[in-house]
Amino acid sequence: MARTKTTNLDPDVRLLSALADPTRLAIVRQLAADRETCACDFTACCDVGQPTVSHHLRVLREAGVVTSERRGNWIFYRLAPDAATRLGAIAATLVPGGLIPAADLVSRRRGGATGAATTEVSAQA
Amino acid sequence: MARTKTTNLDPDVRLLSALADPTRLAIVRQLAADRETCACDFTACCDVGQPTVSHHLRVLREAGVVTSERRGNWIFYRLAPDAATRLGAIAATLVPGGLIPAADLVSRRRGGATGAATTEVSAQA
DNA sequence: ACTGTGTATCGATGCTTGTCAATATAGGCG
DNA sequence: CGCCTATATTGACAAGCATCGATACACAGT
Repeated sequence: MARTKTTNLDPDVRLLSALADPTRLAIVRQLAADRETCACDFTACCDVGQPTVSHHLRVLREAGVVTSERRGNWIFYRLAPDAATRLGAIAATLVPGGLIPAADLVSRRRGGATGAATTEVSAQA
Repeated sequence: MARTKTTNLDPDVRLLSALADPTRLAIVRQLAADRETCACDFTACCDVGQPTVSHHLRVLREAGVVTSERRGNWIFYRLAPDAATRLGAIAATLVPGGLIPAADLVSRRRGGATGAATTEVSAQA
């Protein structure tokens, strides 16, 4: 026992666990920046081997964070459209006061290119 | 090497890792519901021993998710005000299209009075 | 059909981490 | 001051999991 096993638990934990890894978060950020990335390119942005990338992509896929599409010999990955929404819902869940200005949740990011990569939010609450 | 170690990495991973555990998420949810909870009460809501609760509370505290306040013999915990904001910022980061209707991020739970929520981000680079 | 490239799977390994039992520390109360 | 309750810390242990090397599978050219 012990450890309650991250799998087969409520989907929130699964989503958070899927993102709570430096390599996977790097993959996700890469996808947020380029919107569509070939699997082979992830071996570059994260400094891990190809099997490891494949493993993480599987984890992300099974958590519903990314979707894959085979095109010829290459497989392209993109972020699942509802991934951000689901994570935002969790964020909304842990608002202490009971409400959060939605603008803060979404803060920054505006049509512009790769500007939003670093997150950091100035917070204010 | 290998494993890149979850600690001492970018704060996003730390935040996500802190939340990506069933026990800790249960603690956080309890705090979101009651807004202030005595440490002794967590042993009830999550079915783990007292040292384990103490350990998880420490993890959450070090990740900036909760704050503690001693009151007599008891120690009360609450959610850090910016925890939801930070998580929301991460959520905003992985929006594929580059923008998301803010209402979707907040949807589910405490839907009332989202007046400011409907503003959906708008302008600001 | 064969070869070559890209991706997934398998097996093994070591670090991380969640859990508990026992103990220590802090503070209130008689 | 001594006891009691509440919380934190320590040490130990087991289970996950991220990683890699080797290998298998899928598809495209030639």
